[in-house]
Amino acid sequence: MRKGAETRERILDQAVRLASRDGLEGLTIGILSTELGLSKSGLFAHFGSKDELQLQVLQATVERFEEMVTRSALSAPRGEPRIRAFFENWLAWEDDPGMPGGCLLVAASVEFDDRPGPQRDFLQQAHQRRFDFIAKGARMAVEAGHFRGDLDTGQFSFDVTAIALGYHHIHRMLRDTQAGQRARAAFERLLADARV
Amino acid sequence: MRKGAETRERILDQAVRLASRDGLEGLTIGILSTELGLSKSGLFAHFGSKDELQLQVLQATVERFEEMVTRSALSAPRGEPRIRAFFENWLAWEDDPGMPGGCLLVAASVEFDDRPGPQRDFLQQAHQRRFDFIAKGARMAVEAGHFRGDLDTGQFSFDVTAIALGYHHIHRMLRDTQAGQRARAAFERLLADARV
DNA sequence: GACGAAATAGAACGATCGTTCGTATAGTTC
DNA sequence: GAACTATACGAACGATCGTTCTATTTCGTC
Repeated sequence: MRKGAETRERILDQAVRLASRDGLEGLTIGILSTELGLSKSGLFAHFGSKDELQLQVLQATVERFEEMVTRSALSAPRGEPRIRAFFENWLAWEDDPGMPGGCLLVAASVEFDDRPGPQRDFLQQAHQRRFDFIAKGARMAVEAGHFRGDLDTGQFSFDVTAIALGYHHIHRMLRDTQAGQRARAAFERLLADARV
Repeated sequence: MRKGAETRERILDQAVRLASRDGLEGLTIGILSTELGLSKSGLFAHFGSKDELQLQVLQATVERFEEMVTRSALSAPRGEPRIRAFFENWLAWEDDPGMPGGCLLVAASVEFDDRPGPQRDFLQQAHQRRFDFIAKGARMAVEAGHFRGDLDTGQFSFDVTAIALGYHHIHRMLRDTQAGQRARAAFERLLADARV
């Protein structure tokens, strides 16, 4: 049962790469197995169904996001610095070479936001966690005296999320090389408004 | 040749509806024809290929957006009022019952932003037009004295786009009923900062 | 009302989809 | 090294994909 876990990881890694290009529905067991030099049935046996494969791909991606973006930001001091770290991690995440087709969480959200099932439920929870993490970070910044006391932290979380999505969109669709600095400018404006 | 155009419109209308749920790749000629009570081959003959069907679906959607959101905003006076109208039109567009699966332009962008071809080219142009329209609207607002003279209108366009995308995302994925007022709050903050 | 063109239907195509099954190989445990 | 289990393979399944062909119906024009 050692070998199996290794292979599964290798499969999921490539599946994330593929799904970021073609979406979770566009992700195909045939193509995936061919690219990995495995047989369709051999790969399939690791998951038992395509639904389960999709779910595990999502889980692997969310886990990676929460490690590289969320948890990584925790090493910055509470308050504004941590929020800055989170935001910069997020921007870097959007260009992760492991997802050459763009953030899989964005793609999967658009795909599954109106299709009930375990995939949507899982995504929804992950998004809620992220939303709450930002709001909580803003609350800490208020307590630390970095942000003003009457700041709407839910609104702040919305604003941060919108900027990141705007970056994703403008960067990928318009191929605008200024996207990064525009996202940062928007973020700075947001911070300036939130400060005391 | 009268009848053909009518049928084609009926097809495209339903195709937009379907594609907003399942994406342009998930849109299937078989399902589409069944839902319309047509034969696969009869429907197919209207377009000649799935690529062409996708392209025409995109064209129909963009045309509708530019009519309902962009052109419609032109009836508001230049400057801030027109920008407000555009933004409100955009928010209303996101809930268009003709696209029950969410804005097709968002879905299609995520699907095609890394797949070269006529679909991506068309989308890119449409997005660029929208981006430029907002920037131009902001420039007019500067000239009208509504906005400050040193406003970065490109940045302003980025910000508006980000808010709309944030609304789409938070509204659809988190099913947050506050999404609308949050988007408007973000927009008001943006306007306040842009004013003289 | 006849005639040519446009629109639609029906059957079939090869390809690929997710999935199942039986079998062989590889790995782990005693 | 034997016994057992996990892992992988190959072939095949029915379903559906986009597409092609031929035939039939419906339409607009004289």
